[in-house]
Amino acid sequence: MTKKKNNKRQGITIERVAAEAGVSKTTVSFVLNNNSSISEKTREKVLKVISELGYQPNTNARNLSAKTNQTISLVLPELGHVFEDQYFARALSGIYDEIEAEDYRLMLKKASYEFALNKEYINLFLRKEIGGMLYLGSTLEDKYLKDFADGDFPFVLVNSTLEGIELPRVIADYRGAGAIAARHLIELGHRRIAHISGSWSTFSARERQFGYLKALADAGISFDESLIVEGHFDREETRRATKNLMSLSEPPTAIFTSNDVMAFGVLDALKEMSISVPKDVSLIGGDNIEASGLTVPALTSVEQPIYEIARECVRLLIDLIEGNDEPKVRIWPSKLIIRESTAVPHENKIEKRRNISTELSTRK
Amino acid sequence: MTKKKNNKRQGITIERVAAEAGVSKTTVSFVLNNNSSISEKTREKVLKVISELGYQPNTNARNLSAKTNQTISLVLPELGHVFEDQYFARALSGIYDEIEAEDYRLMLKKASYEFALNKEYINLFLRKEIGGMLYLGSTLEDKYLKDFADGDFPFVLVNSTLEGIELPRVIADYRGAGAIAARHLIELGHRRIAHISGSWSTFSARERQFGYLKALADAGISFDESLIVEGHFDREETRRATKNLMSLSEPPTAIFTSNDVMAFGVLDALKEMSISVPKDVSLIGGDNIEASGLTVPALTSVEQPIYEIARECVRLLIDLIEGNDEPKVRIWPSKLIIRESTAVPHENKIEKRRNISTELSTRK
DNA sequence: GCCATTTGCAAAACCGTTTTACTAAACTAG
DNA sequence: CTAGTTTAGTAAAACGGTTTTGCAAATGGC
Repeated sequence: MTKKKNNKRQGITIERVAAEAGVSKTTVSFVLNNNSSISEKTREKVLKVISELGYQPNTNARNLSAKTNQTISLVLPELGHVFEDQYFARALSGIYDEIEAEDYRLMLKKASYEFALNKEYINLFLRKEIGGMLYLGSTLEDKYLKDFADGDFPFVLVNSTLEGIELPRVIADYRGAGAIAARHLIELGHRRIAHISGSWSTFSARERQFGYLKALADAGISFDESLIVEGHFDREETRRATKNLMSLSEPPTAIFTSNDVMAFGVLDALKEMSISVPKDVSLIGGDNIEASGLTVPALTSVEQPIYEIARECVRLLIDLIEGNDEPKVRIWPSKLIIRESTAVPHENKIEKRRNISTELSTRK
Repeated sequence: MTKKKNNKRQGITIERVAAEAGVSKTTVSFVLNNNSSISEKTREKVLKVISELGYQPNTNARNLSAKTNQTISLVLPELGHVFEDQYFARALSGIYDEIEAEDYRLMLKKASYEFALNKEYINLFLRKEIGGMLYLGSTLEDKYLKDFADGDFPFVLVNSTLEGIELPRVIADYRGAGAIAARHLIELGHRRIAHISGSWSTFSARERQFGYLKALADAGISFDESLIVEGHFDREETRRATKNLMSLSEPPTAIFTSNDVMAFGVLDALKEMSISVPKDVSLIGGDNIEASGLTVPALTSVEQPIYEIARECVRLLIDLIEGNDEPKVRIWPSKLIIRESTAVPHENKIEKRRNISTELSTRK
């Protein structure tokens, strides 16, 4: 386990390059780091030798000397669980792509119990193994995250919020999402707009609901409590909720759900009840997952572009690492993707449809 | 982008620990690295100071000085694609868990075109950023992988084989999988055993077929060409193939597929044809995916334990990194998970069932 | 009781960079 | 023409560890 054969071949060092090019180590280092005080002639000479020798600077030495670290650790909940979910796959893609583009490296860490207990998340910084950390998910206890609010390690939350702790983060504009969906329906002429929300214990569900209520209020529509129900992000539960909604003495003419899977549940119920979308009822989903463009009718959906949000998180983090920005909260606009599941309400069909562009976005 | 505020707080160094404990740097280093020539008294004194100060050795300095690196890079094809696939999720879990257990770190890399073009996979070693590399998937061109066969960088293939290149790897015993499945059916009394295989262009499909043929031959059963068909790892294609098989003048009494999804295709077809499993036809799948325990009847399947294989890959790689093993190929045994979809053939039902344990494994 | 060996630790060298301090030469201003 | 300022580069000192070498004290054998 620890016995080592010493078969490591000696690498090419800056010293070797310097000798070969007939300059000092300093000069080679200056060339590598684009220091301006090097003549074009010398620079070219050095670069030529570097390329001939296939020299690559030793990252450990560089980090040690320059006190930098270009590695970012991504902390995730249970891995097995994670990767079944499109949400995480998209987030990871965004994070990776931006890290790659900025010439940083990505280190993966699982937020296990031990990870938290041993304060491993802090030790990574103390050992200078990473320059910054991203957190994606919600497994670490609040009290551990508090360490980051206190300490001044570069740390960014990916699209999540923790009550009472002010941490740098980039989050989707869920409030705007609720508002933009409601506004679109109101503009079409709907007045009885139901909202089947995710679990009210979640930040995103509450925020969406807030936006929805605000849009109604702004339009002078007093809201009907019986039109707001909890669907728990579940397709089947939403199917049942929809049946109840449509059995009201005065059923809604439009439904807005927290995500697309729930919207599929609405479609299930309406199909069973032979209610047509969008002729009889308009429908808006959320998240704009891939399948949403393929349903009949294709689903209008409020997009939370997690890939872009993830990239922005990395940019914010790198700004923090490199010390040229203050910790901050960035809110990423939601976008309404208008497809076929929304239309003017039945009773208004005679009215002229207003001009509506096919993409609307919050916080423009 | 490059301008930095110098707000990095000075960390605690080995020098500080040494001073505080009243010993030399050497002694502290010896304590950290379990060098035996330190008295118990001194060791305890030093450990106490380390813990009080919360000292964590600087990994960059350590790697630079000791010429080691405890980071392993996992190279993957397209990330988005990866995380929707259970196979990759399982492999990643195994890789992560073993790396964590060995106190190494996991760096993620995407096998992009640029990654190959710039020989980035080699540069990671030259820059001393990683100690070893794992490759999971099949996107890199053979010619790039050749560099690893030539160079002596610690490199291990995770459950894959490339023709003509001898690279260290751990692979599932696909040949044994084919054999163990066929043998189980033969022992039950089957003689007409069909095999619906994956694409013949793949290593795993060919190997499984080879094992199947060998088992038949060993049992003195001459095989019928018409019972061996290609199902291309596809459920629908396998459904059609099954219908053809069952329409033969002398249909098989048992079917063995390359994986479980294909076995589901067989179930689809047999259900349509009102053929009962296992009463009329016995069925064995492959890979033992989660859903296989839930079908009716529950599916007998040959398991290729990718999680375990992945862990073994990491162990092999670390052995190579630490120089106490030779590059080698390890073959991981397949295991037959016997559930409800296999039974003695209809015409033999009067015979006594032989004793069969519920788990069989190749290469015992 | 004496010499040889082992034990326990420290001093110094080294790992491969960046950074700081300095200098000679070239240029500029007056 | 001279003093001051750039320019282009170098030598040496960090960075924070590990490893090698050295040495005094303790131990062991006879």
